[in-house]
Amino acid sequence: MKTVTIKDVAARAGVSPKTVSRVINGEDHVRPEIREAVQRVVAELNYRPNAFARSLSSSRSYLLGLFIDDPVSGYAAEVQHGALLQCRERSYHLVVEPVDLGRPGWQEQVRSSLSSLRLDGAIVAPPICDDAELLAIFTEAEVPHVLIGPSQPPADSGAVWMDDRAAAREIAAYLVTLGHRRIAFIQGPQSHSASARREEGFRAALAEAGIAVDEGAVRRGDFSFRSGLELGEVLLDLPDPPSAIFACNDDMALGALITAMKRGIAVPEQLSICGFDDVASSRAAWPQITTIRQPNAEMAAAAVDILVDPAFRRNGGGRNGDAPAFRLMLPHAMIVRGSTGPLGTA
Amino acid sequence: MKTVTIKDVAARAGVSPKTVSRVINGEDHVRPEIREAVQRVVAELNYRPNAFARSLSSSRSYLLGLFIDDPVSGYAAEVQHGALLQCRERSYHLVVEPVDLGRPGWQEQVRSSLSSLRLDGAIVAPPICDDAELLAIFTEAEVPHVLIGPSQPPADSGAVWMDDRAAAREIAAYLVTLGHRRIAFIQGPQSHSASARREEGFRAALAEAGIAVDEGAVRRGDFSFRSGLELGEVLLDLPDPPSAIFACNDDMALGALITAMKRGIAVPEQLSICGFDDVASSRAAWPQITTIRQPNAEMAAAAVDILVDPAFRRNGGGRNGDAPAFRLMLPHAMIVRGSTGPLGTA
DNA sequence: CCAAAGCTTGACAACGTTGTCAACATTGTT
DNA sequence: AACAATGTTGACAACGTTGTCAAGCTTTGG
Repeated sequence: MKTVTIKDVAARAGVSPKTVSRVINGEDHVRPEIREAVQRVVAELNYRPNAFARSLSSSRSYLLGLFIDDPVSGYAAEVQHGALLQCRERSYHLVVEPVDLGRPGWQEQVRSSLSSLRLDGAIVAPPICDDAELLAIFTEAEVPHVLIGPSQPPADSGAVWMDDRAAAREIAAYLVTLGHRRIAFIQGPQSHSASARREEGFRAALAEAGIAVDEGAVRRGDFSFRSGLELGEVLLDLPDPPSAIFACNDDMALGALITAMKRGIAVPEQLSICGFDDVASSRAAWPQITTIRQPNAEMAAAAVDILVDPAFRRNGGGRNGDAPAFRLMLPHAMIVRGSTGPLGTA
Repeated sequence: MKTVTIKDVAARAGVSPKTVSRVINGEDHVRPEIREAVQRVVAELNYRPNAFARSLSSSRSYLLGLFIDDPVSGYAAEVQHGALLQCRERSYHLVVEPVDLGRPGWQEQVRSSLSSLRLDGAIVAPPICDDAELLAIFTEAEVPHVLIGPSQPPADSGAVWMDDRAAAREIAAYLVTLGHRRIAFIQGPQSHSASARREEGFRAALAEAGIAVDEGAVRRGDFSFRSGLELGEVLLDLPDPPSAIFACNDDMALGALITAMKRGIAVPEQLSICGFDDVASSRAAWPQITTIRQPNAEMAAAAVDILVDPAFRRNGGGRNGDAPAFRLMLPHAMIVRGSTGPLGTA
């Protein structure tokens, strides 16, 4: 199958390749009748521009990178899907780059994908969006980048996030409304800045209700199901066990739920449990878990939009990242399901 | 940041660009001392070849596409991750292309990504690996492609799969061993050929044990959690309800499990449940679900290996796809967990 | 009706790499 | 020692597109 090039189209339409190029890229300065004629030939010959030639010539790659810690998680899947669809919408392509900050040589890997693929922009997911060394690589390579849920976005980065603190406060306040006073909190790993913000919200809600936080019932997990399982044991072994557990993410909430079930503790009659994230498995549990829906796909899509915005790209990648348009907060939603209920009179 | 090109390296090393090219690509015919000198300069200048220029010139893109139906599923995440890591290993990049056979115009989308990105190869995941129209597009564009778990791979496709039939037989036989005789089966959607193979295995196991399949206890779901939930209801409402349910995938098994719990039916004491896939949430349930582990990541990695194999690529993409080396079956494993147990004397 | 200003168009040279081929250097053979 | 075979190297022309710039139009305004 002989490949159709811009020259074939040009010859057939009786114009120069440059004119065809103008039509394809929707540029001005082409007479309407010529434009149409060219478009007709393009359709006829089934011409599709060669992305490589285009990139080589224009120094734009139409490629965005998604840099992410753990590409297997449900969270990653949602972010990726949101980014993917929006890229398609904008005629970009997406390359997923796993970054393991624990593995030596990751810097080289990142630099290599930046310069070898000439990415037009990068989306950086949590928790690595808070790694200064990683961000420095983007800055140095002058690659525009947008962070998802960062703790403190540098001036040259765009950012998209949700209000973790407010969301956590909301759900904790809901537990208080239900009558709970002894509320345990399972923290996420310290590397995730979102975990700290959620804890802040939790503490704020309790403070507002005049409830003292029992520091013995605040434990650190690592966002894994297993850690939820283990900390569930620890919390329920407490001399004065909590009537509600607020876990920093759904997987840990799920772990705590299973621990309760193993012990024959009824949820929510004897123990309320809530999570954060609204991953699929929080719905596939019984009871289903009360949680906060994060607009993951939407955040990713918004990140793509910022990256392709010429205004953001100017200045070699977001020196004006702190302009309001490139700092975007998206709304969350509390989803009340079966795992939380009024304090029983057990 | 001025970009370093092959010419810069050549100049600095006192050789021609072509020689540098040879060194980079590990070609023969370069004197060892020159090779080393060039390598030194490459490291010194931090030179990284421009992927676009390379592709344009060599008509190889070093890009593989992963064509997949539902990129958000846990299954997809595993496949993608396996492919991603192996691509990295082989210095390829991976582009994920969601294909929604239900949306009009998907053909154009696929053709466009093939010809615009000049993919070097495609990995096609189930269930779309069984769509003749899709495969015809790859063949027509002469893009080498490897199918994951296809029903009948065409001669010009590579294929990687597991023995769904044997695995299903194994797990069904295990239920029989536990004493179950009334075993319900929840089928997957007809579009997934794996579902049919699993059903075959199920029927074979029962036949071998001399047990007649109760056709009323064979119901079709759509692989979703919800359908498991609903069919669980249906099956447990049967006049003579089953003592075990074998669902064609974990999500449906999970649904059936939740249904049982809602009704206060003890699992596995009163009802055994098993699934297929070993997705993360099958472990995050209580009891954990007995299932078959599919080597998803491994199959994807194997697919990458086949695609980059020059022997496979010859002849414009796998006319020799039916050579044994490009037809690979990977082993599965039965994972017995808490959701199955001996037939109670209820 | 003419000059100035704006539009439309195409020639040509990049972009950074690799394929081809010819030149030259080395080794092996008789 | 002459010649063939083989190994090493670089010149040059692709690859398919877009940026630049200048030439030839057309319109506008006086």
